Amino acid sequence: MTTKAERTTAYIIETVAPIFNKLGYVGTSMSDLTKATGLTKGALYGNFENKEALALSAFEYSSKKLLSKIDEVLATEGTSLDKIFALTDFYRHYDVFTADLGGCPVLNTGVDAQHNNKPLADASRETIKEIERKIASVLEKGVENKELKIAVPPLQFAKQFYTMIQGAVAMSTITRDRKYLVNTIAYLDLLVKKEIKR
Amino acid sequence: MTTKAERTTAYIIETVAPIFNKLGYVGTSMSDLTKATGLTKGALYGNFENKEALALSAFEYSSKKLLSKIDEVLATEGTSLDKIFALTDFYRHYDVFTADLGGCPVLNTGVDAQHNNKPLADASRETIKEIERKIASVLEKGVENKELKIAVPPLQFAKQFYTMIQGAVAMSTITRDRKYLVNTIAYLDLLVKKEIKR
DNA sequence: ATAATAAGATACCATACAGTATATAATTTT
DNA sequence: AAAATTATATACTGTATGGTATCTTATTAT
Repeated sequence: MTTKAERTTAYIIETVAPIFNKLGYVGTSMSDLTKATGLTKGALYGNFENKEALALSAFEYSSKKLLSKIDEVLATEGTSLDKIFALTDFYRHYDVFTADLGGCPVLNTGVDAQHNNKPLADASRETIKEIERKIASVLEKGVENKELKIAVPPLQFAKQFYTMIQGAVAMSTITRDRKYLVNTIAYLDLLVKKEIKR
Repeated sequence: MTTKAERTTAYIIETVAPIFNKLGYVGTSMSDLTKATGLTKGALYGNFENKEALALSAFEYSSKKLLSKIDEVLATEGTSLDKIFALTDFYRHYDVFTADLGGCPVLNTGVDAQHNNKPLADASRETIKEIERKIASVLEKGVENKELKIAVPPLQFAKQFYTMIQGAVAMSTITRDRKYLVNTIAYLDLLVKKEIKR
């Protein structure tokens, strides 16, 4: 059974994560967080050492949610190619998925924390690496099965692939136009079909 | 002749622009700016109505610098294709070019200002549109000359093209690894040679 | 149910913030 | 060169900031 205290901690993280993600680390004030949670500073500082620890926990929460979802998507039954297309399907609607998180945590935190908060910047970098590894792992299996052929090592392809996706995420985030997402994913699907499908 | 006041205003903007770009709008304090400029609040507020006006001027300055450079690059002598390759050459070293600006203004301001500062967010969106139009214009001429063939309208291709570039910019910014830039540009060069060169 | 414990609310701290009124110094104009 | 004007420096607002010490309330274990 989960204790009340544990539930409060979890509640704080959930509530606070999208706010940090939207407003950024410095852009978020503790009073923003007391307002949003309906709790007082005493409660927040009782559960977290300081603003930075809270922001880090909040990012880890969002990051974990994203990584788990990617795991789930890549666990799609079928061939490696099926998994890749499941992933592009996921990113086609990434704006909907990330709405709850307050936007793409990788992009927002990665850019925001650059010069303001080293631990957060490091964490966003780590999330990128994990996503790249997950994609590369699928590609590796596809290559082993002789299902796919790729001109470059799987990890490099994965990086290239994810770079294009993040480009679409960045552009649709900044312009608030989801067409960038849709069009880029359409292009990626085509690319996979033409270039790496054996 | 430029008056002293005009030079001070220009000096403030130049000095302040990379700071806003690095630290973000809320992340930058007026005292950061007095420190960097060696001027006092009186001077800053004498030249700009408030922090927001200063941030906006600073962004316009960086944006203009970027847009002018792109104009210069796209004015390269030769065919449309030469111009496109001049552009990819430019973006291959984009990290060096933007170092003075404190990073990519489009990415940093676009992401940072999202929920914090509407005028800045609008301005970054406008910069994106202008860059896309510039690229599209080159493509249009190439198509008119029967030099290039593209499967989609020039503006759409330009958007796709720029999305991939921005993906590389975002990834290399967040990870601090310029390989994303180099590899993506290599891919784009290949893409142009294979797909749109007639 | 009560005692022990832990969580949360309140009230407070020092500091940093954006912004301003006024004084002083530097630049223009005459 | 002096007068008028403009730019910058200084000193000061009021407010919001992250953080803390303490008191009160709720939860948990006995």
